[in-house]
Amino acid sequence: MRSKVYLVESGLLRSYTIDEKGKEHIYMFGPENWLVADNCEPNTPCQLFIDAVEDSIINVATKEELLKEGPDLNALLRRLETMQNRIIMLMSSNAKERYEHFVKTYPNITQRVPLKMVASYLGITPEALSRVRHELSQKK
Amino acid sequence: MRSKVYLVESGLLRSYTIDEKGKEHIYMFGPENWLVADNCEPNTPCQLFIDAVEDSIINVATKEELLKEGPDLNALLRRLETMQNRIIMLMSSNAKERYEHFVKTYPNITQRVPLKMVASYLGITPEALSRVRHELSQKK
DNA sequence: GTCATTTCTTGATTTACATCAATGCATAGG
DNA sequence: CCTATGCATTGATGTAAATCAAGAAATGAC
Repeated sequence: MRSKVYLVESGLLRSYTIDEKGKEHIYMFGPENWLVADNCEPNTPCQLFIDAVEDSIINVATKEELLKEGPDLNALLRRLETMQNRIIMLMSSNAKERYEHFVKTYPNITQRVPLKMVASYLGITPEALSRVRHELSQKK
Repeated sequence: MRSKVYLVESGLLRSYTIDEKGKEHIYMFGPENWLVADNCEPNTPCQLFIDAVEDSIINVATKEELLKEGPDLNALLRRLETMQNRIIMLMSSNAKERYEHFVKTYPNITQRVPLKMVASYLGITPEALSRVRHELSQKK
């Protein structure tokens, strides 16, 4: 169990898994003021890797510390909402809709991360995302 | 904003969205002892519908009540973990892997819900799930 | 500047799954 | 009993996106 929690002061983190085929899947981005952690069970191996996309300043805490000082319930609920929306998106949207949803949700991040990472976050290939963006830029 | 929260004493609930094309997507099942709610922002319209798959006995509370009496942090963390696993599954698994993952995670529920609901939960069509199960039963 | 490495784009082909359609098979109601 | 109604299965066909492959365009090192 990983008990560390990363509060992003500046910069940009990402957390991701690597599946059996060696493919990366970005679970979430952590821009300024986000909390990044692996929500795994106590005493189970962690699934998520965390690293920095940009030079970042990070506050590191342990989950225990965070629990002691009274966790931010509103932040937790917001997190749940974000994940709910993501699940619904993954179940019901095609490549184009996913990208549009991403741009709406994280307009500031789109420019800061390479396309292949956006693709990984959306659950599609870089090639597919490239074509979606081409299509969207035409259509005006 | 829906402020109600449903604690399942017995039976089985489901929560789901309906997309623009009128298609249902099951967000989660709520068997005994689960908490079912729509984690939407205050003052935004709710996305999730909730109904019963089996005759059920439900404790209804409001979010406010729940927050007052000190929410169960461990339950919240467990919920986050479940959703994390689901997102990773949706991003990285094909139909067969999704079904296997579901059976492992909810072995007791598989028998209790119609196949079409399992398919809806997994984000695939009933036809696709039927074929996956056929394939899996052959292979022994 | 050149060269190397990584990222992005574009095209051709393949594949997994969706869609469409027909049939089987229950359970329920008259 | 016979006939609805809803769910599961099976087959045929269509399609979005993955994969494979080759260039182009950035980015960085020297």
